[in-house]
Amino acid sequence: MPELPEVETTKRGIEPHIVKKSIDSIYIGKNDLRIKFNKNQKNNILDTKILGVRRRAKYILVDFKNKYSLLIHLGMTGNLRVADNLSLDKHDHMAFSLNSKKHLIYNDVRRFGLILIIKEGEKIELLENNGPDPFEEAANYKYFLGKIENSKSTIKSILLNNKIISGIGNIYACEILFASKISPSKIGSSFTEDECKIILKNSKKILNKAINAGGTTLNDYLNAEAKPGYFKIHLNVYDREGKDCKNCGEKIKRIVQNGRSTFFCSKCQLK
DNA sequence: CGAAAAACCTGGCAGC
DNA sequence: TGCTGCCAGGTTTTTC
Repeated sequence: MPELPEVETTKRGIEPHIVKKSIDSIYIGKNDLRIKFNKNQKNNILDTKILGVRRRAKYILVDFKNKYSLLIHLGMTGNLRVADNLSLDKHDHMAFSLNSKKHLIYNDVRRFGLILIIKEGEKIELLENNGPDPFEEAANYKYFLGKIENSKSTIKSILLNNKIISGIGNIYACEILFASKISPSKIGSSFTEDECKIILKNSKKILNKAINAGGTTLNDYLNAEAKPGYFKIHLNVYDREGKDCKNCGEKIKRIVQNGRSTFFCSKCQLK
């Protein structure tokens, strides 16, 4: 589920409930997530003030006063919620009980996500594998062109490659290409400066729009049922196979690239 | 070496 | 009702 906007919305949603609080206890259920949570480390973050919450690529970092951090990734189906009581559902794998008497609960059906405890200064390869997200200054057209000018990969595959630009997933990759009127099969080495600029501009525009749409769900975040990573925004092509293109009326097509579905309009996305 | 495919895991849904 | 196969918003590991 979670691409950059959903992760950012989740980060903003939990932030006011956990900053300046501390964790009294941790419930650990099925801890064999993408990387196993090490139970022996949990004492490192108990009873320590939470100073802030950050997002890096699709990761959330919760920073503690003693220089430890919780590193959280939501994988494909993960979500975090703040609840008033500790009543756990199926697939609630971890729960952090706060000194405010509230609980931060991690649910993940497929367990592709992860939660780790890391220490400041520690080299974390998971994070270093990620390039800048589209909002970062480093993700400018010169950087992007340099990364793709010798690439034989399709632009769809390039947008999904977090080592180049992080934060974009399958839904927004499709939407960004539609907004840019660029074919998902266009090869990296064929891109011009202007086309790189268009891709980056639309990446920011579409991700921003999605974050703003997600922001409206923050009010009822406290509701245990609220799963802010799951909002639906207005989509032009994703999951619209066979439906009319909202721009030209042509039927939206679905193809498979690198094992992932790509939705696009063959008339609007000719380049 | 880069690029594509397979792997991790569970559940929903269409079709028979 | 149940079985089968396919699909799912991510990322790493393996294979070509």
